[in-house]
Amino acid sequence: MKNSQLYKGSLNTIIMKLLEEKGRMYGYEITQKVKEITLGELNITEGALYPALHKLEAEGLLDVEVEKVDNRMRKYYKLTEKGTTETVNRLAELEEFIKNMQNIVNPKLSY
Amino acid sequence: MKNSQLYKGSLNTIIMKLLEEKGRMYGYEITQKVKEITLGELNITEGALYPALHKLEAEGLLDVEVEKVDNRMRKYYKLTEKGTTETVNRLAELEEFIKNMQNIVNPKLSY
DNA sequence: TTGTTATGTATAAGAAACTTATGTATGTTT
DNA sequence: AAACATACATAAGTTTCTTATACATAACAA
Repeated sequence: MKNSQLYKGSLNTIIMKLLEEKGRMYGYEITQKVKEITLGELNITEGALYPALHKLEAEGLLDVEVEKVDNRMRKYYKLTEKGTTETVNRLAELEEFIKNMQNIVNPKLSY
Repeated sequence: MKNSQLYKGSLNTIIMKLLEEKGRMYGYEITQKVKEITLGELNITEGALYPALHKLEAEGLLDVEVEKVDNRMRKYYKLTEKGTTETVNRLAELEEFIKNMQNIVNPKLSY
């Protein structure tokens, strides 16, 4: 993860949301997808990504399938059942977080 | 700071934005204000808040004035000139961050 | 043909931001 | 008298990241 500190803590949610949408993805693919969506602003570093994927797997939220494509190894990740349930929760938290931050940046008159 | 990891990294921006708006605030006041704005969802812990304030002060972004009110000490913080400039940058980053996260949660058809 | 870039995964050392726990002190409410 | 609210502070530990390094294959450029 790079840039303005703000992204700290959001990596897991990003990974899980992308997997929910795409079905399955491999690590490098995730970094490229995020770069594309954020127009180059957010570059997930390998040092952040791979430990995060391993941890989510260890927690039983992701499953792995190893494949060889064009003579290169790929590890495809997908959400487990538990992971799918947890993703719903995390996305709800993310939406609340965004709302709260917007309320801080652009305060309502009632405060 | 408490809750869903997501708030990690946003504390400094929150502090600076509130100070920009209010002119000056003391630590405890900041925690109450944030609790109010987020409807109790975000509780900034003292262990996070006070070191953050001290660091922003050390970086020259905040100034302090100590006052005694009702026989209790208060340390009022306000933005320095440098802090005011920096706040503009951080708020721009925050808005970009929010946009990017929204694009991830609610993807555009073009992806 | 040699170096650079892209693809693909991995880990170790260190930094940064937090949580949790504790401490001090005063005022108010139960 | 005890609990809660106000008000500050710090130390120990955890989590999450950055930075650096490592290995391996393929494509492209000098």
